Amino acid sequence: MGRAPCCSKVGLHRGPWTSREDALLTKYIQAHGEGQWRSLPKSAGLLRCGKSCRLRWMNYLRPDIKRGNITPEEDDLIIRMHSLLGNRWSLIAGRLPGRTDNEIKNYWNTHLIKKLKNQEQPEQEKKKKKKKQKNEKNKIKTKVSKDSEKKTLVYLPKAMRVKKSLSYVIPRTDNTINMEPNSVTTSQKEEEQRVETKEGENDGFGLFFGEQCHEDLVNNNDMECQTGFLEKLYEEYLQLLKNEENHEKLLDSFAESLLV
DNA sequence: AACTTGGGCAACCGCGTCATT
DNA sequence: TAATGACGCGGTTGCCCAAGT
Repeated sequence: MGRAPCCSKVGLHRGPWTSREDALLTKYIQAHGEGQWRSLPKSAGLLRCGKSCRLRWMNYLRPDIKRGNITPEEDDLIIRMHSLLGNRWSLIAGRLPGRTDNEIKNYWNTHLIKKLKNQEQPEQEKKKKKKKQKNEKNKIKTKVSKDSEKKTLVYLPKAMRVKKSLSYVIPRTDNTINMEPNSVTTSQKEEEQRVETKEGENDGFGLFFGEQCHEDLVNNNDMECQTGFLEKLYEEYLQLLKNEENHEKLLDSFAESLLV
């Protein structure tokens, strides 16, 4: 696929933005709205590539961006969402009004990874003790069972792109995306069909995420769907964790119902 | 006070997806 | 149907600054 060079273009500014550039970009977007990123820099009088402008606006200049530290509630939400969705930062950000995907990604990489590692530490020590005891019992055997090396399985769905149609299923809570009811595209229709066919095999998860939520959204009535969404999401996740036998299998289908 | 180190974050890069021609 | 262009996303880089020595 052809791809035009972007930031590598000669003569374009790179690196940190100046306050003047910020002002130009903000002024332009306030007057003309978002979009047309490719042609925006020229129109706005900026010597930046469109991509850079978009990033600056989305991650820094947007008026609805929340400044300040991540609250414990947000922190908890990020962890829970990440355990479900993996590194789909834009999806996670969609559930945190005013937070950007970049911010959450950075927060995860700098704070939460460490936090989770620290939490894991005592568990690992327990495991080590158990392992030691087991090894002593099996001293006679020279070959150590591979099972003792197994780590706890944590479901981390492979990071994948989210189709636009999914933003219907898991709506953003901020006001930056304005989905119009009559803008249902072919892919959205496909999504509806897909959801219908999956309902039966997902132990009800397809029903909630596909039918109920989706219907609310199509009817432009997504507030109800949004308010209970995470609570239900989390409850169902916990249910899955309780059901150890089918836990992995169910999680897979659960994740699929969210993501495919 | 000078230097080093490491954390935090803004910005860049490359690629996948989608819409248009 | 294939080619192209624009957009959006996640991974990575590199700069700045505070803390430590």
